[in-house]
Amino acid sequence: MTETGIGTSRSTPATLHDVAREAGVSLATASRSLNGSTRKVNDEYRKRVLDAAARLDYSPNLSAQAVARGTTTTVALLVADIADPYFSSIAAGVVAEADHERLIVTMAATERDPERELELVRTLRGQRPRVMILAGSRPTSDPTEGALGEELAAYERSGGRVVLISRNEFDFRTVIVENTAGAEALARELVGIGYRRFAVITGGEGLRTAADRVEGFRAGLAAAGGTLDDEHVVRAAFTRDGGYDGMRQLIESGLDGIELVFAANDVMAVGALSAVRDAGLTPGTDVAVAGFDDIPTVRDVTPALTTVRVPLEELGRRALRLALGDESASSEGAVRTEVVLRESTPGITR
Amino acid sequence: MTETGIGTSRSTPATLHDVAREAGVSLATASRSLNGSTRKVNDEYRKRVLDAAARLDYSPNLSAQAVARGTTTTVALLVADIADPYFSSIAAGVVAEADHERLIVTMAATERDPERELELVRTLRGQRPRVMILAGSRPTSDPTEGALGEELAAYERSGGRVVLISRNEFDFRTVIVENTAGAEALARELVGIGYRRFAVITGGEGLRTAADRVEGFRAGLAAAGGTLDDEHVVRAAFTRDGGYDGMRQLIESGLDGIELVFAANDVMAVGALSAVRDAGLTPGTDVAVAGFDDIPTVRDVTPALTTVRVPLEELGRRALRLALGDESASSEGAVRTEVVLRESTPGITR
DNA sequence: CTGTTAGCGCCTTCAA
DNA sequence: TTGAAGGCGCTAACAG
Repeated sequence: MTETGIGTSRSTPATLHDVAREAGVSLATASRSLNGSTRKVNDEYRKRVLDAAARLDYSPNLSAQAVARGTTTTVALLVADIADPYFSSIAAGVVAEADHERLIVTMAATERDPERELELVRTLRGQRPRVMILAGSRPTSDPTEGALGEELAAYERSGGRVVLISRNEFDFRTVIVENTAGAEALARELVGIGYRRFAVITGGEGLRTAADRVEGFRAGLAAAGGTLDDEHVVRAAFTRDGGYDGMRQLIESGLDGIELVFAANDVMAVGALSAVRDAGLTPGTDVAVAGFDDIPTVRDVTPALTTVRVPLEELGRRALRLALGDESASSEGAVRTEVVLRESTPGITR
Repeated sequence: MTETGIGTSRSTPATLHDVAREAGVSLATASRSLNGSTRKVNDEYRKRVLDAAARLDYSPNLSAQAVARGTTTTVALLVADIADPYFSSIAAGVVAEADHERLIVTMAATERDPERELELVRTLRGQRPRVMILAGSRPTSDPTEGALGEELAAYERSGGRVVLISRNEFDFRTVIVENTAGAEALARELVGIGYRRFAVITGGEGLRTAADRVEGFRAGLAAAGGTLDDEHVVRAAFTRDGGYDGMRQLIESGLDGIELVFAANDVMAVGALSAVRDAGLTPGTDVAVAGFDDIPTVRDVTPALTTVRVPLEELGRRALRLALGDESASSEGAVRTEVVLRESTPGITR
């Protein structure tokens, strides 16, 4: 009954030992035929081992391999919020590239809580991942800032590779996104099509990505001749609801002649569009809206959203390649962005 | 120079052995103070160990623990496409619940390729995850169907727990979604507000989820008095672009008196809305559209989409709880859905 | 309560 | 080429 090895109800996975015995060879030979880098096994033996493995439904224990080899095939990915299209697109890129390299991805969500992030990094470190990728910036002035840096540094000292995506807080390898330049280009184009009076909805205090985008936008306006009063810069959560609230605030303040509202990311911009509509106004016509990222959904909202395209999946891919020491990934410089004008900013004829 | 243990540039992580030596205690004591379940360590020793660990920046090697304990703290999650809001929402739920249970999630994407899925299950099995969660159904008639089932069965025999989300192909624990009932209720309500002539955009041949929804919709129409001709059921990819193409086909065929198009999921429905608009028609007015899932973005498209709400994050949470043997999760029955009428189906007065 | 000592499953010298 | 044996980092009896 236990003879066949198929469908038996053993409750513990077959071990390499079992396979070796079943094949009538030594543990070493079994190991070599199943994994060994340089093939140096008699074909006859090899076949016997492979057969035995199939018969016993053998699956190599990755943990054991990791312990023995002193290295894993794991990549750790930390994002703020998995359901956010910005992060899920990045994650898709990381996973795709990891799969390509036959690596396994473990994923965790910080939920934008710095302490949580630190805790997660600590836990994930235990996995001895080859690479650790962090996406989603945290407040610049944060008490746990130093601790995180220390933790990551320690991880690197012990052989790991840290890669940050679009956050320039630390001194680690980073996939840099042209946040400032992209926003500046957007501002110029918007002024170019007639807009003059702007407002901005940005993220919480000190969010680097948001700050860079706003700064770039400001610079662009300054150069091209648009105006952005300080009281027209509102802070809100870096989420869809944050964008909604921010826009509602602006509208409640009377809009004050504002022609276009720039939200620091698309998720917020989409929320802003809905706020405009819920206020009985027509987005695009009564007030124009622009975002940043070009997440998939923005071409399906109405009016389609003007934004700055960031190749999100590519960001994820690049992050992993960078961590793995891919020459090209590091030499490519900042990730290019591109202004995409759509119907949410139809332009103004003056 | 190496004395302090801080910031030294050793290239290999501190081991429990190092900590024990540094603290002047035995390996076992170190292990017990750092991890041991039942606290049975002299406070003095305990403190010394903790200090030493901190000084050496010790991080327990999870692989080694897994080997020694014979069990991991890993959960494996397989989805079709991480960037798809349906799956990323589910993933967010799984990750949240896993975090709650102090479990680590490894994630992979099948990209809707059955062979890939099989391959991934094989690889992931090597991790000896406590749980394996599969979301996203595959074609019902698939050559690798049997192999997948065998692989999963083998995994369960060796102590793992498989949970399927909304796919009733196999005989494993499953988080069942009221796909049929939900679609049926939707159909009834739509007929209730005046619609009579329907069309459907569904997924590829044999996709279970899609098939169930269409079937339910049909049943609802039959009961309430709506009509759905076979030539008005179009198949397309289960994606945004699929929905777009499907709707375009319908429009090109002249719409033929169709008043409302039901897309088998929201992502497709959103694409369909854009197709309507691109054809110069007004969704909601010229042709109504309804979807299924209630992904976050559908309340921000215009007109806001009528759909059947599925608590996606909850699906992920339930899946994990079910796998972990949570009583309540298994006794709760199918996950409830709820029809949500919005502006994309304003109703018809006859 | 603490330390000693086998393993856990696998890899990898080292001889044969 | 093959096999025997030690070791990877950690846990869990088992004595003391």
